[in-house]
Amino acid sequence: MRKISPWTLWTLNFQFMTSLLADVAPRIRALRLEIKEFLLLSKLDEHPNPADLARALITPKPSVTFMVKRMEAAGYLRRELQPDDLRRFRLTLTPSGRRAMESAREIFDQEFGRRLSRLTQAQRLELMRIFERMA
Amino acid sequence: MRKISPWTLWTLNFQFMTSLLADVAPRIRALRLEIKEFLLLSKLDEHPNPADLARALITPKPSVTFMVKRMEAAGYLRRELQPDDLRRFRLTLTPSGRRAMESAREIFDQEFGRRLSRLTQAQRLELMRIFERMA
DNA sequence: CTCGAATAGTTCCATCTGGAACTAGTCTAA
DNA sequence: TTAGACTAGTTCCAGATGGAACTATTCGAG
Repeated sequence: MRKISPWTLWTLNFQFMTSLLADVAPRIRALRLEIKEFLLLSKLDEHPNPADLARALITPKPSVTFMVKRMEAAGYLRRELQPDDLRRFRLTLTPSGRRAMESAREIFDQEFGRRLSRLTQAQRLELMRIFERMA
Repeated sequence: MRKISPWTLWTLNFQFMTSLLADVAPRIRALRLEIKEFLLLSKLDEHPNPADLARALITPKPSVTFMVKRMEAAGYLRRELQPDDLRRFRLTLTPSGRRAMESAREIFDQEFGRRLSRLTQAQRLELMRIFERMA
């Protein structure tokens, strides 16, 4: 069997993710969201403070501050001081924020689904197993 | 088998790539390379002109111009006008550029290899086929 | 040939990014 | 209690990013 270097695999995966992102970006932008802003919104329920989000998204804190400001200005989230810890802000999606986030997720679902459909059923199963094992 | 939505799968993969990049970045930087600069160098043999690189890396042309300038200043590549098409520059790795690029690739190999260690060789081959098909 | 379209690469510049340092609030150990 | 360490979030700012428009060169239809 042919030897496969991790580097080759990594490159393929990176290529794949990059081209998917490039295809999806204009449609996400039509929702007045940048990709990273969408990712932020999608994690908001699970990670409601900025510092928490920064860790979850592996993103510097100042970038989170900046995105949160823009998302608040866009009316996509609310920001309230957390009474039991005055250093913290608790962020919550507004209804329009949730709608935008869910539309964006559907776009990803579609576009990734379209690519998954090029695989055989067996390959899809294998991919799921592989990700489950690596995650 | 548990049902996994394309979005879930995408998220897992994105998380995985992001955390791998975060782990690898400081070691790449120690070689005086940014991740994207390394990716550029790694494609240079195959795509020797800037415009070509921009397409291969799915990156805007001005960004490529900028990275090429820095890599040339660092002594990692040479830039020569291509005599048969005076619009084009032909880029070539210098020996030190190749050395840096190969060291960086080894770092990726190590780090990604460590994460892939739970997969069988057959699964790795399958994963490669899958990415080739989806990219 | 020749002129309009296409392509390579650059420049311009408004916007984004992220490391470092800062302020303010909380926790901990004596 | 309280000093010191730690954490949340912000500000600052040098540098990166990338869309639009530009110049120079090549291509290609007639």
